[in-house]
Amino acid sequence: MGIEEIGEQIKQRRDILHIQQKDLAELSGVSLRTIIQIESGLANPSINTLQKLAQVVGMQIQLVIKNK
Amino acid sequence: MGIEEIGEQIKQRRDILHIQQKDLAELSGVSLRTIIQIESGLANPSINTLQKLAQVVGMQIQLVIKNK
DNA sequence: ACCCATAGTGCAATATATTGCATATTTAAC
DNA sequence: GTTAAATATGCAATATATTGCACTATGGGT
Repeated sequence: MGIEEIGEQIKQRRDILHIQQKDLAELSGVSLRTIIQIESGLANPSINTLQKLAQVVGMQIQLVIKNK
Repeated sequence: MGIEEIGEQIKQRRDILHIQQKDLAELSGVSLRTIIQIESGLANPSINTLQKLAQVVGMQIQLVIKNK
């Protein structure tokens, strides 16, 4: 699960819910600028920031054991 | 999944594997100082940092859809 | 073509994560 | 109780995430 992948997942989920980046920014409290960077895979967000976004789009962060 | 919970999970997993904080620091490239802070729930790590630790203890970050 | 909304970029400023060092505390073993 | 290893803390320095502003680019509709 790389940084690009995480950004991509947020973006996909946001698209499914028909939420715009601007709205996600307002709903999450994370700046539009940062959201763009995260979705583009250019950012290395903190857990807090990622959680704010995840919550708005109905997701959550998990730390799971790798089976391989 | 809060920050305290994440730190706790890393710590638990590290204990199971009998890895010391110092060794986790060397293996992951994350400073001992930072590891202590994360495990104590005092830090808000970046995805990169968390991934470095997770990998050493055989875990991975996932972004999953909340079913509730 | 033109408008308009949405998404993305460059750059500088600010907030915050990460680090090292010295020191303290806990824990375990003897 | 003493020692030593492991874990934790205060503080300052550095690296980096986050932000705002102005601007550019992209895409859809008329």
